[in-house]
Parts: sequence; C-alpha cells; structure tokens
Amino acid sequence: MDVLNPRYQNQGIHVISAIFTVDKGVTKVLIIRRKYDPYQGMWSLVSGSLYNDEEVLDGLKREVKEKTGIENIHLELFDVFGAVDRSPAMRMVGLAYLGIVDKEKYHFLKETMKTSDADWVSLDHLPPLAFDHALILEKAKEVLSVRIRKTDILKHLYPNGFTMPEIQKVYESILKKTFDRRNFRKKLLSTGMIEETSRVEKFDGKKPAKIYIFKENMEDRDVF
Amino acid sequence: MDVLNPRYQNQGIHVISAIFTVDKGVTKVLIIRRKYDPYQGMWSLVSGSLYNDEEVLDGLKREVKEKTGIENIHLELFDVFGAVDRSPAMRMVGLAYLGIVDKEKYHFLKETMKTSDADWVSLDHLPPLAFDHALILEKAKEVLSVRIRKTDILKHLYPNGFTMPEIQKVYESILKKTFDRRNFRKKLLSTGMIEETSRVEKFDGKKPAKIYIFKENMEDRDVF
DNA sequence: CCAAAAGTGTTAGTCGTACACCCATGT
DNA sequence: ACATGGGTGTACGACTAACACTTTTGG
Repeated sequence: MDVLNPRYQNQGIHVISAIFTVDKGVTKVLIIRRKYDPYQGMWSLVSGSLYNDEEVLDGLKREVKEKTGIENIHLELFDVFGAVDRSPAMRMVGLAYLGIVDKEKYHFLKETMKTSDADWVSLDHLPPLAFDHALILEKAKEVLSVRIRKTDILKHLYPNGFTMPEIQKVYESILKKTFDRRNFRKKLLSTGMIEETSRVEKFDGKKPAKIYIFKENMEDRDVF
Repeated sequence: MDVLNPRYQNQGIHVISAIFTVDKGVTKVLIIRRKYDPYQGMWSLVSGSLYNDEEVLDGLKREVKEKTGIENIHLELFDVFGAVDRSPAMRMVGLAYLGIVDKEKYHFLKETMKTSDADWVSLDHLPPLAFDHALILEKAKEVLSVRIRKTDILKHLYPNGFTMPEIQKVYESILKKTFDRRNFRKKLLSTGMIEETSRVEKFDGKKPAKIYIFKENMEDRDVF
C-alpha cells in the first residue's frame, strides 16, 4: 500500500450505536440532538468519529459516555455501512453496534436529561434522523429480533434478574407476537440459559413472581 | 467532527476476504504470497486497502480480481478487526468478508497459478499468515460453520446444482461430524431451500445421483 | 452376477403446542 | 371472599432420529 496515494487519504471511521431498552413493554432507542453541523439540530443515533489511537469499541463507549453520560454498557457489532456519500464531510465508513441496557441506565438518563440533549424514544414515535441513521436503525431492529431469539443478549437488559411475565412482554414487544404463558416459560427454561433464584418480585399481578437470572458463559441456544 | 484534529488523521480501511471452496471433501481457503512489505514473502488472506471513492464490497472485489483473477464472487461481511496495532504502517480497521466459490473458479485459479502468487490450501496445511490473518481465518471458519447451518450460503458453492452425497460430504467436512444419509436428505429437503432437477451426475458411486439446486430468494431456514 | 453407492419407508421417541386448573396476594 | 395475575401438568400432534431393504450402474 502506497500511503501517499490520494485515493487512500481522507478516510475515517464512524462508530454508531443503536442502544435499546424496554420500558413497561415499550421498546425505546437512545437518540441525541446534534449540536453542530452537519445536520445541526437534527436527531441521530449516538455516534462519532473514531480516534486513530483507540480500539473501535473503546471509541464508541467514549462517544456514548461523552454524549449521554451512560457508561458500562453492552455493545456488539451488527453491520457496516460503507456508502461513499453517507457522510458529507469526507469518506466515513460506519461501524454499527447494537446495545441493550437496563432500567438503571434508563433512569439515569431520564434524570440528567435537562442537562443533555439525549433522550429515549419509542420506536413508534421516531423523529427524522441524520445521516443514514434511519436505515441503520431499521437494520438494528431486525438484528435485535434475531438475537433475542438466538442468543442470550437480553441478559444485558436484566443484569439483576427478571420475572417470567416481565421478560415475556419484552419478547412479545420486540417480536410483535404473543406467546402462551406456560409454553413460554418451558421453552425459555429448556434453553438452559437461565436459572431460578430465591428472590421474588411483583410485576403486574398481586402474586409475587419468581426472579430468574441468565447464567454466565452460555453457548447460544435457540429460544424461538 | 473537527477534520483537522490529528487524532482523526491517518486512518484507513482494510478489506479482507476469507474465500473457501470444498474440493473432494477437503475444505480449502484462498491465500496469496505478499510481494511487498510489510510481511513481504509471507502468505496472507486476499486483502487490500479501500479507496476513498469506492463502496466497501467493490473495493474488496477489485482486490480479489487484481490479486487472483477471480471475479463474480459471493462475499458477505462477518466481522470487524480494529486493534490499534494490527497493521504496522498506519491505523487500519479491517472489514472481514466471507466468501465461498465453486469448482469453476477453483480450477480457473489452479490453471493460472504459475503466473500468480495465489493458491488454495487445505485448512489442515496452512502456512503462517501475515498481520492478524490467522485470527481472522479462525473466526471465518466459525462463522462459516454457523452459516451453512442457518442460511443457504452453500448455493454459491453449487451455482449449477449438487447431488446429495456430494453436499453431505461438505456439511460433514465443515461441521466435522457425520450424518445419516436418509435423514440428511429429508432434513435438507424439508427446509424448502432446494428443489430436484431432472439432471443426474455420478459422484462416488456407480449409480448416478439426482442433481438438486438451491431456490432463489429463500428466507433463511435452520438446517442443523 | 456381484460390488458399491444411491434411493426410499417405517417406527419409536422427543419436542412443541394447546389447553384448564390451583395458588398467592391485595383490596 | 373475591379478583387478578402467577404457577403447574397433561395429552395430542409434529418433527427428529434410528434403522434395513431395494435399485441402478460398472466391472
């Protein structure tokens, strides 16, 4: 590679996150209002440009922290967006990551919202998004649907455990279909990915529900 | 983004391919001998640097054609490699693509080999590879195992059809396990991804075997 | 006509799905 | 005590897995 060839100049890496949470059965995504050009004032996914001296995931986590204050978050690659004209300033290849976070981080942002330009919005009430972020978000939703069915990604939504009625609502919200309560429980248990705890918690009903947790270091197993 | 910030300078994109074929039950990968530094004389996956005016996949196809003469090939993203020091010259983020090609392209390369520095090698007889390509190839093998089970990626190995004994050997070679002939046939047919043709072909046996083809535009269905 | 691999069918067991009743709690 | 959602078991059908015999060809 000839480093001086102008066709190799002026390239950069965008790191882009589609961070989801589920709040009372409603799936929401984290977006921010852009302070500067291009697309000043418009909403976008949490994203930014990678420094040349940091790992990709570190760069994305830095951007997320700078722009929303949220730290310590699970992110996994889901696609690459490389259209030549996807960014007006210069050639930027976008590395798109999927995240899912728990109640604690959700409420943290809700409280600090006045001082930030970040917000959680329902997927049904999205404003127009800058760059190709609408496209990226669509793809992220598809991949999220696959990964909740094929992997234990939801452990990051419930680091402290979950009840069956609660997590069933999440599956139903994201997959847009309903499940029989009894069969849902059996199937999730049969994956071997989760285990019962001695704790209970009230959710919708009056009777407290058992709390389950995801086991560590599980092989991926099909759920549905 | 401040384009002049030195931390955004001197970044580039590597496009990297792990291109497989299966030859008489042996899985092979396409590698080339490097003509220039860094790693001059060493073997590597087929890869190169992306121009700033081309789509990612176009850039990778250009590199593959320049270095091996092989064209018209199926490639799909499987991972991103972003370690800061993975390339000695400057910061290069590697976009890794998985390919699988048919006999015709395999033999094309075998014939032009004297004039090129590319070769197909069995996964059991790999030389040391430049950069982080050994790591990338390991990941590619894992992803290939998943994708032959979950998608119709093998249609690109058999654009003109295949016989059951033949494709069963491919599954057994890549997944490193054996299947019952009768159940294998039933399961592959039950995915709905393939259909019988009126053609036959001899493979191992004396009795000719029916040729099947992958249907177009199928949804992904689990095979195993 | 024999060897060698291709093609097919039947059965048992397992898993998924549909469905009804009891339990624990708050009011 | 009753209303509300949480927890459990069973029976039927569908799919998976184990397994043996017939067919087609080349030598």
